[in-house]
Amino acid sequence: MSSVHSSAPTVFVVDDDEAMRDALSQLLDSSGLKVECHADGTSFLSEYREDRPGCLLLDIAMPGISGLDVQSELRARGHRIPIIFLTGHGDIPMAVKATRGGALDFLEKPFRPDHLLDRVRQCLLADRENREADDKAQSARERYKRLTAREREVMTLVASGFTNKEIAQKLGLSPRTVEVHRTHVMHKMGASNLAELVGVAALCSP
Amino acid sequence: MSSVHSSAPTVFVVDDDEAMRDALSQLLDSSGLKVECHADGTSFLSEYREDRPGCLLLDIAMPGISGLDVQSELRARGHRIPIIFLTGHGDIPMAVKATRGGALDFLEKPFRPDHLLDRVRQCLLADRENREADDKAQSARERYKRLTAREREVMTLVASGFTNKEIAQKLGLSPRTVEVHRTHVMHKMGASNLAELVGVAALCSP
DNA sequence: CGCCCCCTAAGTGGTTCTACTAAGTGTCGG
DNA sequence: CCGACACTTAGTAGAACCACTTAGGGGGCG
Repeated sequence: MSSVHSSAPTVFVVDDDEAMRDALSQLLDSSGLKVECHADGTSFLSEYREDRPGCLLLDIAMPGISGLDVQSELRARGHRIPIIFLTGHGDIPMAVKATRGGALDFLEKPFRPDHLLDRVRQCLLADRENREADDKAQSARERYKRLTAREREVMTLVASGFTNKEIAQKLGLSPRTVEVHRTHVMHKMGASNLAELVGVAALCSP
Repeated sequence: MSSVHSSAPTVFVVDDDEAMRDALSQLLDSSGLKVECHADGTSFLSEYREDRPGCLLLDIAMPGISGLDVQSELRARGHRIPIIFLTGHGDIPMAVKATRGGALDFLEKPFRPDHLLDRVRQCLLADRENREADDKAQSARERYKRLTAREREVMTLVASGFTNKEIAQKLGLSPRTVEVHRTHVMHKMGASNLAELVGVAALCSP
């Protein structure tokens, strides 16, 4: 799904106010950042793909779906793109809901351009780190899916520190059979030793 | 530091308004929760010890130090007690700062009693889980401190999946010497196999 | 039916880990 | 100066792991 994301990050701007979009677009563009504007949440949601690195500047109050709805929908899809909320007249429950939902900031208009740029850079950095971590977890899960049922059982027990003999007893198998599954697990999971297997196994089940 | 914390959790209430303290105290008490009230942040900070399980209901606007200051001070001390902020007239930057600082909620007075109780229970549960995780990390760090410099080097490499022979080469030692350090590490860290060692090693350095 | 995959099991041979014992060096503090 | 501790190395022997190979039974698919 995610793949290489080597491309430059994009700052997505979603605001129904054209003047605001233009102002943000100019500010970000003049800082060398790639910008993509949308006038409403639906447009953004249909355009955005998870593999596009970047962050999101999101207005709260818009005709159609609100910024909070956009956030909920993104999270429901499992997308973790960092969000900075922008609002002219927000209230506290909104701000609480937004930040509890993982928003990196909640800025009230008018905001200081330098402050906004600072936050945007933080978001882009956070996104980059998220993607690197996600990619690892993603490939781990994909490898895990290629294991057979037996291999998964064995992997869990191996990663918990049991010896082949103990695992054999637990599963009612011969130790030799466990050995076979174990080596299959190591190969399929791309682990060259037990320590690495413990590491990738931790990224699988959750 | 933390130890067993087997005692029942306490809900700490910090508010300068006596009527509010009484109301909260009664509400929580009638739900079978232990309550401890303070009229100002300084009083609470001098009383509170990290090993006391519970959560904190914290007013924002108080004479003396503010609720946000109390939060900052607690975090600076490394205390992770869950906090619910209560406020009569908060603004958005406050709410953002509070929730970004890890506050579990930010309630505006007047609030619904059932909602508050619900949040309090969530906080107490979160505190319990935090403490269990902290205890494990704490004991891991204490064991780690009892290792010698050499043993720490060896542990890092062992937990990274290197064999004794490889570690010996990296450190310019005989494989037999590494074996000795390795068994010392296993005993001192309380790990009976490599998988467990990887687990506890992950809790040490950060 | 043949082919492929999975599960099962075993032999052989090599590497690695672990425990027990033993012992030489160096440093630091009483 | 001596004892405690850390660091170093070594012998021995058993246990565990790993790779490569062989092999039978069961199930699904073309």
